[in-house]
Amino acid sequence: MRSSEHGALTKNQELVYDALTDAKGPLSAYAILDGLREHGIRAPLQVYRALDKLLEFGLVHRLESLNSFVACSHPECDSRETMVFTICEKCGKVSELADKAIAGQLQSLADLDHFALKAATVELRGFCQACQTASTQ
Amino acid sequence: MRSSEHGALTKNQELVYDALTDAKGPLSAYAILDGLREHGIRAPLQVYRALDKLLEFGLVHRLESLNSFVACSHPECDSRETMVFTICEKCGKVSELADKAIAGQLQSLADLDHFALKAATVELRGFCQACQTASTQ
DNA sequence: ACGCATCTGTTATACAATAACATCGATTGC
DNA sequence: GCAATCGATGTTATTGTATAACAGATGCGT
Ligand SMILES: [Zn+2]
Ligand SMILES: [Zn+2]
Ligand SMILES: [Zn+2]
Ligand SMILES: [Zn+2]
Repeated sequence: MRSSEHGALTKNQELVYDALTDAKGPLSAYAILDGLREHGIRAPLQVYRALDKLLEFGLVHRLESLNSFVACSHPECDSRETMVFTICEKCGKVSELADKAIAGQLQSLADLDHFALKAATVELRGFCQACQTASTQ
Repeated sequence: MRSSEHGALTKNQELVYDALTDAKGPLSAYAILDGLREHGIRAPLQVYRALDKLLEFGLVHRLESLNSFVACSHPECDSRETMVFTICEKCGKVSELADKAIAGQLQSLADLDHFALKAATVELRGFCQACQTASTQ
């Protein structure tokens, strides 16, 4: 049971987390809602509250440019760390990458600007390898 | 007249662009709408259509994590270039920074993943210099 | 004039997120 | 046991963000 892996996920938190891990791709809150109606989830708030906690636990990331959420695919991912997401504009595939160099560069840039950096959103748009070879576009 | 500066902005495009340049901060589409009702703008689509064009022209940037828009403060900013935005979570101040090193690092990371990079969203959250010195938090 | 593209105006709708309030259940302290 | 408390839940209503669909207007090249 997944809750034992992460301490104490509540029923709704686990439903939402399982929906995201099963999805193999980003899901909007309302897509999650639709997928869980048969499990007793009936209102957006039930999903958003669970997502808030999962984000807090670092089990889930929010993709700002898609208004969607993904399960963290980087088991050791410290939420404090800066993650980089690639988003394929053709097939929708999302990859989560960790890169210490970029995190450091962003910190340096923030320092130059005397900006106290708390969190960073880095989302790359383009075409994944499969979609490049599949077409000449 | 601003339209002469940028070729051929239409009336609505110029209204929206002027609203953003006057604002000295990010505005949501509906905030723009409210500010332009007296100028004949009555529906969200009028704003969104103008914003789409301004984004295409590179005159405006979208802040994904705020669902808001800012006029480009970087006159020579090539829209192809990767821009970095700092967003103060206390006062809302937004700064637009250009950093070739980060753009290069992101390109390298994309290359490693065989990802054809088209555009990058980089948004840093934290506290601006003024808000740091103003409080101990 | 005609075809075509672009911009425009309007209504209605879909999608995303939060507010407000009542309830339930487990835990703590007496 | 029992009140107090805290976190999670359920529900309704509302706000905020963005697009669909359709019609009309404008400009331009032929
Ligand atoms: Zn992660
Ligand atoms: Zn792809
Ligand atoms: Zn710019
Ligand atoms: Zn500030």
